[in-house]
Amino acid sequence: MRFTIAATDKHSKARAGEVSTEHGLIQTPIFMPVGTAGSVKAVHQRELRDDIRAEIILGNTYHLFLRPGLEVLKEAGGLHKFNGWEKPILTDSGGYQVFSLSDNRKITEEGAIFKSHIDGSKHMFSPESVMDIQRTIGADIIMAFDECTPYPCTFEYARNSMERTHRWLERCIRHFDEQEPLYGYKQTLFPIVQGSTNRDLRIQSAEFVASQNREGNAIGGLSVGEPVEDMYEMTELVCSILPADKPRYLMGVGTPVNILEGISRGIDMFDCVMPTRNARNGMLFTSEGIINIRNEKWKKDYSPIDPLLITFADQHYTKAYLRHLFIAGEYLAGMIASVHNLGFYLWLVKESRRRIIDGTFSSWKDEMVIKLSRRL
RNA sequence: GGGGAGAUAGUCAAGCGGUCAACGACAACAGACUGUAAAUCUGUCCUCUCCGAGUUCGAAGGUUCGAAUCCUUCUCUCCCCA
Repeated sequence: MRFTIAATDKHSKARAGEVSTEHGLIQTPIFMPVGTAGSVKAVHQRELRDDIRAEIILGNTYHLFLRPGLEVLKEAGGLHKFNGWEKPILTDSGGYQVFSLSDNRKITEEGAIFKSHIDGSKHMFSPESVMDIQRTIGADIIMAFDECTPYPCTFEYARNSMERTHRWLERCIRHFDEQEPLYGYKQTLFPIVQGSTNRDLRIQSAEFVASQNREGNAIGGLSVGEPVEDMYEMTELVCSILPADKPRYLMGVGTPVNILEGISRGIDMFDCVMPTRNARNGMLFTSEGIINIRNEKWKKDYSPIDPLLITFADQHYTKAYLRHLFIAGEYLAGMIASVHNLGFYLWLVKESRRRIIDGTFSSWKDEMVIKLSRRL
């Protein structure tokens, strides 16, 4: 993997760059649609590639390990071959599931023991096994096994959790560097900064992560319920420590506004389930603001979903029709809304990139933050 | 014409003397969702409202301390036989 910076913004920490992988280039800042179980829910690969213009998507270690399982993934020749996505893939390590499945898991120094949400069976994830699984999935960028620290938590908890994540990171790196890729192309491992909302811990974690000297770095443990100001403060702080010549990935973020704020603080990569999950629940992110398309007020609104007409969904369907599909419980509703939302997210980061390069990012961003916060 | 069954809030549908403003489902309306246990979940849903109050269970009378629930008459609907 290589990272080059094409331009930096004069009035903020924003930068435009390019990540090159053996599955192709990623222009940053970028938003990565989440495809947990090997599928960006409700969206075809063709729409993802040609309409939404996604450059990289996510998969999840925990979900893919449980289903379809490593045997299938390996026989298929890795996730790219299995799901037909030929561009880069990033896999999350299951660290988020340590957080989100907290009732069904136990953390030990060795790793985490999960009770499968599918059949209740028990599985042990260790830093080493998670590296092996991600080798088998074959993602271009794989994530260290961490604990996404819950919020709120005590200082003690945050420190212990962070320190264990650091020890796990060293094991991840050692094990990863000892193994060869399975499918003939290189993979790279990103470490993850933790430390909750505590400045000292975040500094300590960012310095530790930076010292590992990997090809890219991630910030985890944010957007888990803390006030957005805290999220921005931690992002800014950590970005000031992580090396500038490597991509910075803010995990799990966020709303369109969160993304613009992240970009202006020096973040290059984002992922979030929000554009897809919320789409399936009737929430549309548009260039004019946020819409709950199920609301009665759209019943007779025959205008396009978004005046920017970014995707096929925007060009061919009206708000009234999409509302009808949602009210009627039609599958198409979630599909159209997902294409729109992802198309809008990708437009947002590409437009940010364009403006970082031509020098108009900051003023544009300020206007957009106001617009995008609106509830229509 | 004869015999039988039934009428409950937007719809379907429980209730069959007090704990009923009335189970439940659906519809409708609104909200939540941030490295996906989510095409999920939550709330409202007779009227006015903060607690609470006021009108309801086809209609009108009646019995009772008390009725959606019992009685009488009427209106309407459905089924069977002529």
